[in-house]
Amino acid sequence: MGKRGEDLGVVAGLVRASFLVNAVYAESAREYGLTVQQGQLLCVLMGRPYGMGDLGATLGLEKSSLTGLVDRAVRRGLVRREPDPDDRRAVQVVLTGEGRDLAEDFYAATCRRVDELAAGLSTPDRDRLAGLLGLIVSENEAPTVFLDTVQR
Amino acid sequence: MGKRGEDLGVVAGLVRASFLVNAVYAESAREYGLTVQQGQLLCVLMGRPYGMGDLGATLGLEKSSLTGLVDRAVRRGLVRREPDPDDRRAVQVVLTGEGRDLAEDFYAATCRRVDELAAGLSTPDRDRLAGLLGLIVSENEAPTVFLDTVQR
DNA sequence: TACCGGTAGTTCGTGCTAAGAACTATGTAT
DNA sequence: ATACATAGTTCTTAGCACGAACTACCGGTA
Repeated sequence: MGKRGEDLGVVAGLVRASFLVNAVYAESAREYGLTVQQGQLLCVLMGRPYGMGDLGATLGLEKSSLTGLVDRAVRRGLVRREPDPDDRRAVQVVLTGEGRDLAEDFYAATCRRVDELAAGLSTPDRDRLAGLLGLIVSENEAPTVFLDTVQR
Repeated sequence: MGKRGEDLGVVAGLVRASFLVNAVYAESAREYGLTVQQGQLLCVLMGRPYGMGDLGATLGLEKSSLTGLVDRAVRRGLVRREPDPDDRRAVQVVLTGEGRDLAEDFYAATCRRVDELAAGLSTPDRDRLAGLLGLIVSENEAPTVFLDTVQR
């Protein structure tokens, strides 16, 4: 734990790196006229449609918070609520065409920016970092808030 | 870039790990009756007092956003605005005693929780991860939003 | 001294975020 | 048929973030 010079512990490293990622994410969202939360919503929905419940669990939001987020995304034409054929109470939130296009652009821009954060690392270091973060992500069952590769 | 199985690229790893850290940070803040932003404010001020300008630069906020954040922190008795002796326009934002106590508790709890995220890693892996994140943090000049070691 | 452009912060108005509690409508088990 | 659970929405309250306009003060210069 005792560190000298520029060295950081894992904890401070994780927190500060997150801060960087958040900033980059916010900048990217802003570039596309989105809020961070809207950007996250789009990225999640790029994978597949979600019901409100699953969506809340994935994003870590209460259902009451989600209604408004989805409302605003609907108002902007990014997302649609479709009735669930198997359950008349439930709803599937789906990207519209416009929403998908924007999501893909935003996703790509964000990837580029986050990638630049790691620009100073050598290729083997990048691989090592990816492996270690992958461990953390899977051990803690991080939800799929950001796809690894874009699949259409 | 082509990945198989559970492997993640650096980008997705960074984004999802950040999501985990954010969640943990939020949970920790909530435990202490703070918002995430208030928690961040306290953590920054643990290091030293800041003027509004520097504080905004460090937190990545516009000055107009900061006024309210500091106002609410003042209202909760966590923080004080002190006149800058050298510049009568300027203000120094300082932790109150209560604010410092809460900051330290919150900081410790957050450290514990973030540390648990990395609990699955071996000691050498933790060191490697710390080193790689440290590189990213210093290459991108991440502001001191989270101290490495607590200094009083 | 008087003026002037720049800087430090605040105020105000708008829209977004997040939560809990209360509610509607539908599903499910007994 | 009753009763409980689940999926979402509504409403209220508090906080967050921004830009534009504003006040007060600083520094330099005529």
